[in-house]
Amino acid sequence: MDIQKQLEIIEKGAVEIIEKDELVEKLKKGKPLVVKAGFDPTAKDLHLGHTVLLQKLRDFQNLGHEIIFLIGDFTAMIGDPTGRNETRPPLSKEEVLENAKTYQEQVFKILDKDKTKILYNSEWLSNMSVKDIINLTSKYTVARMLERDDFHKRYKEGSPIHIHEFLYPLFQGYDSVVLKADIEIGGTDQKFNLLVGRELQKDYGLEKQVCITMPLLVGTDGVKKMSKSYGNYIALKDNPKDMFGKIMSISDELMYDYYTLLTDKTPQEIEAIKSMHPMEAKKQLAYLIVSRFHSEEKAREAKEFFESTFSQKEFPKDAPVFSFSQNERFKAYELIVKLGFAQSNNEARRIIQGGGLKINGEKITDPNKEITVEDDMKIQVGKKHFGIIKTI
RNA sequence: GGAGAGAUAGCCAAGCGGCCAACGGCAAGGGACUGUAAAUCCCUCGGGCUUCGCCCUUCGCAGGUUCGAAUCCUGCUCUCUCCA
Repeated sequence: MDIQKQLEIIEKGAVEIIEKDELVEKLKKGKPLVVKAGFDPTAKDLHLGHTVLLQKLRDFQNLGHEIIFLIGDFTAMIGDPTGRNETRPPLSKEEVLENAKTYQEQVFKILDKDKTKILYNSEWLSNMSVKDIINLTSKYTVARMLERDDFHKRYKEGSPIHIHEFLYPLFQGYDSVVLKADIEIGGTDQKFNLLVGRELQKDYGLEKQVCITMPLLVGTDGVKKMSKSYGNYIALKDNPKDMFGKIMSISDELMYDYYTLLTDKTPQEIEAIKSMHPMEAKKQLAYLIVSRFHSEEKAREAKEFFESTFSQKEFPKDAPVFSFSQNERFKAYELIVKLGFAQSNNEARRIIQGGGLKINGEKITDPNKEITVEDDMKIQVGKKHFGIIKTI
């Protein structure tokens, strides 16, 4: 494929390419380039935010380049300080490995398994000697570290910055040295870390990598970037109904960003979507995303579920079933705690008093009301929790 | 090593002897409305209960002074700033 065409694909959606000229030079060689992106296995699930990067990797893959999906199992134990106003709690080896495993199962929803190299950075980092580390740290200065916005802010605010956090960017950069990466892709918040990689490569006598930054996807709260630690994420392994529902819960405003970053709609098409009814547009978005990560069929089901349950307020046919022995009696609040729809009795009481409990479609507002379970009893708590009672 | 400042519920952040289970904001939950699990509005948001009220446990940790402490004192732990 000619270079101009490749560039076009590479640039799509990217925020910044440092340096574009160098990228052109690299492409001119006509050899597959080593493209690296690192992921910290800090949570069990990959989420839609990750897919923005993964998609870009996929683009490179389609162009015939060599993709390295780097699992930062070692660096995860340090904790990336990026964008943080506090130190991350370190993860144990076991947690990291467990998380890494589930990552692998999920990335191939986007990447081509046969063309992806998965590596763990503990492979080389855990074998570094103190001497190697000192050598590495001698290549960077404190002042330069403090240039970084988040460090700078924390330093100015008087928040703690631990020495090991300074090591994070260095290790990430060192990964690029070891892998002789031609290109590293990361979110815009990774810019500093990516650039450190470039400098280190130079110091180690290698060709500098090109850094490509991708926009950050905003999470379901509409404010912060989608992240495991903020709890505002939509996981790839969310079941279709939840995924659909969560997408419907993002603000109308945000949905166009999602269209841009998560679908293959062109800017022109998105303009057209803006004139659609927002609810319809959002349903279409949810449908597109769910079918991508599950299937069209699941997406259709999720859509139907959403419409019947939330728009028409019908009781879902496939609500989870809870078994009880006949004639068991509970107070209303006990029952919903028992079903796991409330964390504590007090919370259950609050929900009931607020009008959040319906049994067989009838609102119950007395938390102490005695309920005798019956076969086929339909329980609804809030908008989202449903259960059917079966008696044995 | 010395001198100051600080640690408050999921987060941010007030309070500085009783009116404090602790102002306010965010997040979250419930309700109303609707165009959706959008937006907006209302309510709730430590636990327990025989719930228009009562009981228990919380304000870094451990003690102490007081009829009474998140608020005062002592020690400890951690963080920050300045000096060396």
